[in-house]
Amino acid sequence: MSVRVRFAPSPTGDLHVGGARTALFNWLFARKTGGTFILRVEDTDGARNTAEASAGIIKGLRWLGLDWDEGPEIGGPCGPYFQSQRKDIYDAYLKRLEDAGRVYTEENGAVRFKFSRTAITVHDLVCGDVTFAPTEEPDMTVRRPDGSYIFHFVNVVDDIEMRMTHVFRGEDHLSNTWKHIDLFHAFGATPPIYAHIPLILNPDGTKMSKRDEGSAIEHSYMNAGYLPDAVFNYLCLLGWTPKTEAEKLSRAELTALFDAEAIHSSNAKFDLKKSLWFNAQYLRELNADDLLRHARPFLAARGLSWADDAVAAAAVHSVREKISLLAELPEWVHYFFREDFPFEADVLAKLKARPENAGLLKAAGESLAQAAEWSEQSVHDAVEAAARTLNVKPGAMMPLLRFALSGQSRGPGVTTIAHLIGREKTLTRIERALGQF
RNA sequence: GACCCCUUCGUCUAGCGGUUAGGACACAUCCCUUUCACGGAUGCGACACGAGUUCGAUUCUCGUAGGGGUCGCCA
Repeated sequence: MSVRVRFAPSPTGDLHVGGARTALFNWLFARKTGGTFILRVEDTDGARNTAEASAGIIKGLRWLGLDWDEGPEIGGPCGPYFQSQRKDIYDAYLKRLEDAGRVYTEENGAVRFKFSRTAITVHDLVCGDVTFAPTEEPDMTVRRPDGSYIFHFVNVVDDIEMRMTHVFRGEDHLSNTWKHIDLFHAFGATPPIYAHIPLILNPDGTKMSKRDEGSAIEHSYMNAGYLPDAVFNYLCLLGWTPKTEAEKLSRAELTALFDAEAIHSSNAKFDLKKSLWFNAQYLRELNADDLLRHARPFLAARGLSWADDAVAAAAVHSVREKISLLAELPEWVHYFFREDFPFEADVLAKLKARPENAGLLKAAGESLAQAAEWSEQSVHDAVEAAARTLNVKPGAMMPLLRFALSGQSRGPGVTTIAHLIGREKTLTRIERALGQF
């Protein structure tokens, strides 16, 4: 029987890292086994679910590159894939329970499922066999007085209807799984194979919730300038190890290596620094054009624009090894795009402390003005010549030029900056900087 | 409170009876260097505790402690 797995989010808010990783593991398992990955939106609680949240979750999944074979936007043989549209199916299933005498209605109209009250064992791919003693909990409500259904009921009904073979979900569901199995049995159905995956915790060990740093996919990752591949890679390694030398692995490698039984049973803490490291790794291997494509919205957000894509691409590419997030890009490249960039005060003060600096900068400018051509090499040669004439090291001039051309004390090579902005702007900027001394 | 899961460097983890307990991130130092970075090298740093099994426990069993989860007409 071919594998069928699903990600079943409740659209009560943004896609959360925990949910994203649950989706990721399901996706990995489906792709690895050649199975089917289904997206099902569990929006049975009209009071809490919103269409915006639903759209946001879909947007987040797409951004991560998790495509589904059945579900919203593409349909499939087991639709509809929004539980809010499946009431008839649930009514029919409830009828079966009624016929079997397994439910009863409360005074106010709520319907409860009679637990079998037998010992129930969950055979879990991650946790092993977990046996729950006959319960003493009150019977479980499956339908509200208003006719809408409760999670446990619709979740099981849909897993039967959609013929799920495996269920990868957060470990927070483990303690309730016996209820689901009880329901499967009541329907005369065979439960899927469960795999309860560990939770992602905050650095302090508390449960990660919507407000916590690094929890919301759109806010903490998409908008911060992470690359989807980096997040995909990092999240995979939280709760599972491919046992390879390298940790930076492509989707194809991760998919091939994925092993459900190797998923850990202990929770993992989210490590911001490591997630940034992963992103930096992916960022620096992007070519200039791809980097610019990803950088566009971040540069635009800071009001930076340009006429020549090639120069802009070269500019962002020149600082690719200095950033961890795309959102950091503007502060590293803004001076490539404008002539009125600010001179950083502390850097200026430091440079002015040496009275000879103004003369050195002026000499460098004059030498640059006479360069025969304009390449990184010729810029370098011109500075070197000027330095030699004044009997100083080129290293004494470079910081001055860097400051003149960028207003900063850090950045790509001075020759790279000069080459990219061209001779005219280089000379103008030197003049402007000289005015500061 | 009851029940369930978990416990190796600060963090992610390798380990599946005998290892100098390995790697990655972070951190520190050094090297490289026109800056900031990258990169390279080195260092710091862990088996929660107590019993038991065993010739021998990080590894198996039990207990304790700690952490997490579940006990909804939320999902």
